[in-house]
Amino acid sequence: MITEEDRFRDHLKKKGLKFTSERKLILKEVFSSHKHFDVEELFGRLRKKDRAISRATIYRTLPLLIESGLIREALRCRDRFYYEHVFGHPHHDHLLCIGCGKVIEFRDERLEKLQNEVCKKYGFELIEHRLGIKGYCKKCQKKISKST
Amino acid sequence: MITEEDRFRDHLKKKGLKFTSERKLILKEVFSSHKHFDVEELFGRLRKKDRAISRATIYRTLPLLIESGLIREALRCRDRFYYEHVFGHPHHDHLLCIGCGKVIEFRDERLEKLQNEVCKKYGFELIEHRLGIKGYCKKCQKKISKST
DNA sequence: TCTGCGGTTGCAATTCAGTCTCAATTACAA
DNA sequence: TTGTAATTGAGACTGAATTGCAACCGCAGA
Repeated sequence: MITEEDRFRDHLKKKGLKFTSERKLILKEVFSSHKHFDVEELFGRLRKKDRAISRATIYRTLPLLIESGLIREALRCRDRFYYEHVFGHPHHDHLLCIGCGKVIEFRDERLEKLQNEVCKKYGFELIEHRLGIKGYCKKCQKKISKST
Repeated sequence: MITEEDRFRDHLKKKGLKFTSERKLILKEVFSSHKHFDVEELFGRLRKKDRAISRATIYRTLPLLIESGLIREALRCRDRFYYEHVFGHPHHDHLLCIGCGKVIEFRDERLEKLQNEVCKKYGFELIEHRLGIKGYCKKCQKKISKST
């Protein structure tokens, strides 16, 4: 079974890059939880460990993880990118609640198919897509209707 | 017939804000072309007119145009927001070419419907959505196959 | 038309995420 | 073990976006 570390090592080797202890720690931390994360949060989590890692290194490592197909930019919200795992987690899209920030993941085969159709129609080669739906979750709808 | 200016004036009035000459010029410039634009470009275009307008004012005005439902952030690319008209232009999604930056707009009713279905399923109230598909346009596919 | 209030402007200073520089360090292949 | 090219962290830097402030001005009421 291939692990995320195998995958990362492979990618680095192919590019003639090194598997350093910093990259290993970042990889480990990224895959220690399945939640969406941003750079600041990751930096904070890493700082708490025995070995702090500089922001610069994190900013340099994330693109490598993306190239390796391990993570991707999932959504943008309040001017920040949030990343999520790709490795071991099937593709999905997001419902993002404007009220409470809650993120609901969903997958709909029909949407995927339709997107492929659209691309075919325009002779476009699909590399990746991102669908973000913003609105209000159930709870926040109730809150709003109460307050008015 | 309601013009974009009417709409903007209305919105400003509702918020107790003024319809200044600067805001008028920005509005006019924004609606002088249907292409996507970013702040720098808009600033450049305005600077060429008789009357230059500061970046700060542009940054302060764009949110007002968005609130008015006249424009929206359409896509983000190379760390910049690109805006597009909403007023007078039916909703659509984007194909963005990674190779040349070309943007193709498309609209697919079935996609819209499916999204509504998904929202219903999760009890989610849809406010807006953004679907961005990244890949390679026809031309760039040819370029790539030639160079390899 | 005139006046005054409060919103608005431009400028320059500031913020802040993200990038870059560079000297010291380290992975790794031979 | 060694040579070398990649990598690191710290802090300087960048550039988009925001803010504080004094001068300015739209506009409703007189």
